[in-house]
Amino acid sequence: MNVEYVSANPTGPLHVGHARGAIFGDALAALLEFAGWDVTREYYINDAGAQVDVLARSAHFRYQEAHGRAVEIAPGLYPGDYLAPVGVAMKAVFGDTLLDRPEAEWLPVVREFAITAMMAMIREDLAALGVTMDRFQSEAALAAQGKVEAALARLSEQGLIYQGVLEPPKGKTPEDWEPREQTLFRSTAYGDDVDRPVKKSDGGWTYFAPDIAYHFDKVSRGYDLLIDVFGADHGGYVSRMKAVVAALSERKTPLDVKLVQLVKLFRNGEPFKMSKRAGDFVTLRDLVDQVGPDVARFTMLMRKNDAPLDFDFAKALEQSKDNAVWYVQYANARAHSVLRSGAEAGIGEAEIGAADLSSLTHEGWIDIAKKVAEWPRLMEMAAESHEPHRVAFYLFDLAGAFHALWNRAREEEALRFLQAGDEAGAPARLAMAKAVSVAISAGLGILGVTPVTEMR
RNA sequence: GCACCCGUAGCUCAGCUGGAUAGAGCGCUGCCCUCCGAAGGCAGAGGCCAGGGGUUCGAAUCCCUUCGGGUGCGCCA
Repeated sequence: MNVEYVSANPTGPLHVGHARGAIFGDALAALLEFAGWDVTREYYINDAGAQVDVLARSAHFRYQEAHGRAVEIAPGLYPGDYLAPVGVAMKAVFGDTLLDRPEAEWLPVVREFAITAMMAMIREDLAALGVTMDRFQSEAALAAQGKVEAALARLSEQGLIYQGVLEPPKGKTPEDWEPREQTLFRSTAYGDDVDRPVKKSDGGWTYFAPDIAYHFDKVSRGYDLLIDVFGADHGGYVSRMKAVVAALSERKTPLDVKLVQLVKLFRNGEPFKMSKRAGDFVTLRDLVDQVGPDVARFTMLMRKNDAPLDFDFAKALEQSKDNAVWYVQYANARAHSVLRSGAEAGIGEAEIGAADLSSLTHEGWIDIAKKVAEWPRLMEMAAESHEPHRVAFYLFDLAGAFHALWNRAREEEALRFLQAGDEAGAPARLAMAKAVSVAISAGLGILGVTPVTEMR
């Protein structure tokens, strides 16, 4: 199967919204892999639209700047200073050969250079989060291979493409609305509300057209299941993408679209003030630098994908019960602590593996055993419903049960893992610690969070 | 106006796809501990599951509807 996520435009650094999509998609992919699927993690590069021309012009300004010219970035371009190194790099490669030339001459060259640089930066950002993609699919490459025309021809054969005029949207009719004939895709035949334009009135493709080609490409690769992870602002695209995949696969390839809601940033309960100046936003890298990949990942996975997320930087780093990441890590560290002590006392893997658990009749042991026993079923449900957050919540519950057992043992000697005078029962009790640790480690592994074995 | 998502404790959120007295964390109240296995522990109060209707032996969960919030809605990607 195929999971597509992030797919941010290659025009700048990834921000926190992208981070959530990346973390969600990555955890979902790992979860499905765990469930037995062969998963391709894919990133779709929008490197063919107008936005990459804007990128190229912005980069060309930085290129001039690298030549010592005092230039002012024109309005409408990307002002972020992340393009400055790109300008310097271009000077090193091209010298002054791209200066004072007509745009038509330098644009394709600068565009390709800048896109390559942006994608390198994006890969680094993703790597900082622990996210690695299997495949990067270029929109421009698909277009160059005539895939857009081919996909549209396919739909045309099915009688799903026609010339028509759309009704204006009710209620908020734009001032300049006038009926225009466009090339439309009959998505209503597959459950959409209205038919969708694939060509603009000037004859150029809409954004939808290359997306059709891209999904046709994915269908053609023979996946049993496609999953798209989109930002919530792409919610309006879900029904048309489902329609087009159904049409192109003769309803054989299911497409599940997961919408990831917005992230609101806080610090000590106060909303994070962001300057409105374009190009100034909280980047994925800022996030990782401040809280680390483990905290970023677990915190964002403690929320359903379709619910908005409040992310508090201060809380994320707190070491207490309100910090779920810390709490789960702590449980694992405690489990490993007793396992280490056991090993020192001569009770190792072999003894634990051969332990007879029937001696664990105390209610406290039964409780933790029940919780551990939920693990397989829970993982199965999480994978089936495409909801990695369930794993995170389960780990939090399991850690809670383990801490509760631990605390009870202060009063009740019988619930201690290592008891002076009852060495014979230690292997069985340590087996419970081992089971908790295995469940937590495997669960955290799927979420992409390092399972620590010691608190520092 | 239409579509999608959301509405569960004071706050932030879970709720195993229709099952028994609806859960957690924070906050609040009250005890205990602050020595041995960590950076505390235990208990309690607090819910018309937004409102209404329906399906069902049974609904927070499924359907319809109202209200409230978010996102999006041809020639932007």
